[in-house]
Amino acid sequence: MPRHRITQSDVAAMAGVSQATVSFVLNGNTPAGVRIGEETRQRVLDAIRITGYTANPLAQRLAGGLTQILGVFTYEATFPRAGRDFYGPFLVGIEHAAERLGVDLLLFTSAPATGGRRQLTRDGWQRLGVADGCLLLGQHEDRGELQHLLDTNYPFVFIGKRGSDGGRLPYVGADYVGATTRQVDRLVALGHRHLGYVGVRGTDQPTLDRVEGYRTALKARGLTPSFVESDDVATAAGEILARSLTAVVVAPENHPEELADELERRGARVPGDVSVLLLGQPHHPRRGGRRWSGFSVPREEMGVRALYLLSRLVADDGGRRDRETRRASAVPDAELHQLLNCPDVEGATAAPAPSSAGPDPASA
Amino acid sequence: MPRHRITQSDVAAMAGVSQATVSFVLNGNTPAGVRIGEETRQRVLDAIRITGYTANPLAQRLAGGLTQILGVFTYEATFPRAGRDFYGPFLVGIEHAAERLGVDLLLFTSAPATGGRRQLTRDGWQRLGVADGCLLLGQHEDRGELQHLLDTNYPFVFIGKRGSDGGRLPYVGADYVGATTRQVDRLVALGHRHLGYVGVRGTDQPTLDRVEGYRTALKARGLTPSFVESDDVATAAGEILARSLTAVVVAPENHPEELADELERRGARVPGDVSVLLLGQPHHPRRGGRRWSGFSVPREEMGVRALYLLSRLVADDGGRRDRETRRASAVPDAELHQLLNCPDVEGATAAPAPSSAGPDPASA
DNA sequence: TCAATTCGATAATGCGCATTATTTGCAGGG
DNA sequence: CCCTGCAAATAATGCGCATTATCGAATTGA
Repeated sequence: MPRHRITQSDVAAMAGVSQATVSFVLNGNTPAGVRIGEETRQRVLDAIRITGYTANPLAQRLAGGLTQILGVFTYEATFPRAGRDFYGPFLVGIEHAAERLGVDLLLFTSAPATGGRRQLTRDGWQRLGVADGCLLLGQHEDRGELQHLLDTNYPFVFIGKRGSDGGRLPYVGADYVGATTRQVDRLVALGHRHLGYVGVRGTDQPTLDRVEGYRTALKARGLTPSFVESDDVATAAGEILARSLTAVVVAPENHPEELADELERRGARVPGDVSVLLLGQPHHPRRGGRRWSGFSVPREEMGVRALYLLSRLVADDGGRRDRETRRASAVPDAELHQLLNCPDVEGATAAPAPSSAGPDPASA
Repeated sequence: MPRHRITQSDVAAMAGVSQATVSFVLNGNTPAGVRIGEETRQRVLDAIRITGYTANPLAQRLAGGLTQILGVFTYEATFPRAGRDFYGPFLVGIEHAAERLGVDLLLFTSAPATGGRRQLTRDGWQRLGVADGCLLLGQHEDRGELQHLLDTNYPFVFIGKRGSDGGRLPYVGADYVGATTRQVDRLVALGHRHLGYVGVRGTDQPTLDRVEGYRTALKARGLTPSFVESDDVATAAGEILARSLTAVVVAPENHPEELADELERRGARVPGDVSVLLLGQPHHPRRGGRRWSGFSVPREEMGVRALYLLSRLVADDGGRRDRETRRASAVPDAELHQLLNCPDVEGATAAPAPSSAGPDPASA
């Protein structure tokens, strides 16, 4: 038994055939009029079994094949040292899917993080090539980078909705719009008429979607939107009370925990006087902290779906060494853009409106 | 600008030199009497800068170089779908280290999990080759597999102490023996004289070490060990009370939460009547659960150290395409086997012994 | 002036595999 | 008897790079 890794040549020698023959047998297909006799085929298969040969993924890839490696690129540190582990849940799903698909995962941790934000530089881009395709996580969006990806026809899938580029970017996202709309509806059903939205108006997709959901839901109910945009918790709490809001929706990144504390410090009970619905999972769950009402983002499921989609794209596009031939994708458009439902969470921060005569007496 | 990835040949063409020259310039070294003129060198460097060329890691590796990819193999699912995320903290550290080292991480999720336990089969073993070296996490230990690793001189590092193989296996572990000893000392200092060890006697290293620490600490104090080995929480609680133990140490996998609940259900307050020290972090931290006293395993730090060590081993052994030449390792033995300290945790489950006259009146 | 160095750089090779082009052996047809 | 046709397999090539062997020109020494 050779000390070095067993190669096709080793197998070939044992079976008394050429390396090429082994390759053909392995891949099953015989592209150009090449035929392998059944007897020879068996001999090769036996040799493979005996030697325990397995293909070297690198060599395969270099020769135009697939590595069975899928990449994961995060624009922020994958496992943040301090603070909430944002990507963890996604990775749980991703790994689960990877296991079922029989692929390995490559985490692009080498990308230089400039100012806490990873760049998909030309350098990093080259490294992507090791993987057959890549998952992209995070908010950053560099037009140039994306264009490059599209140009080279490299398979990739975003985790998180992507509105830009005319919807040509494949993604698996969460339905923030719908979920936020439902939260407003829950509050209205509880008798609330003065509902606020707390949080700075970022331009990231989740925030845009939350705002849109909030706005349209209020409009549909004939209510007036009320945005509390202060970044400062104290100011925000003051605003809420000053405007006599009986309920607010707030995104996890806008310090809901501190906000609720501040409200109570000012004598407003949560949810007794002010209901607070959380538009996603809390970032920094405290020990013995509040059980938030609101909705949860199915991150794990998103991870699973995203990797499956990526796998399909790879199978569809990959394999062909000639990346130039961009044939019409066989993956239906509906699969290319998936929006997953965010299930409601029954917590302890939502209650009927204080001075209301019960649930929804006569909505306009 | 070519659509395909830029190769050394592209750079060479632009600089008006040969591909080999580019390679030499890139690697800096000129092994065998090869010299590159300063002017030419600059021309090549300029071409590299202009084209944004970066080496293809696969090709490098195939040609005997390094991929700058380090592998992570877990014997169990890396991100368990249900239950506590055991590997998470390690990965936080590993990723952090990877970032600093400028390497990518390859998660071997493709290994078939037979009965919830991943195998490092010949197949999987081949796939390791993509990475320059590999981190091994988990309890499983297959002599054959390990021998293979050693034989091929493939760089690897265990996370978690490894006692077998005459200490030839490089690892970064936690000092369970010392930490457990300290816990016993804490309890003794609180006046406890009847200290039990709760938990089934597994053969895994952490358990062996905990037991050893417990045993030697008691012996040093002239006290009698008392093992409560029942797997059943109710039985264990009964035993503790029947033996009049005033304190127990318990490993996280032995359901400390349920045990404490059961004790209190039987009228024994924790820690009023029975102190319970946890030998590690809780597996399933509950919302509003107990704040355990005991110690914590520095998983993150272990991850960091392990990857650094692996990186050193790779640098030391790697690079040389001739894996046969096993030269004396330049990595000192002290670094090859690291035991990290487990800091004590001040929680709320340790109290002075009930009928004791205070802290440690006259220890034998 | 011509061989002996030294300098500067290139051609050639192999890593392990997929794939294309080509060869070989052998039956049947004219 | 030679040529065509087909089955069966092999030789050859390239992927992108590291490395070894090799080569040409400029410089030196006597």
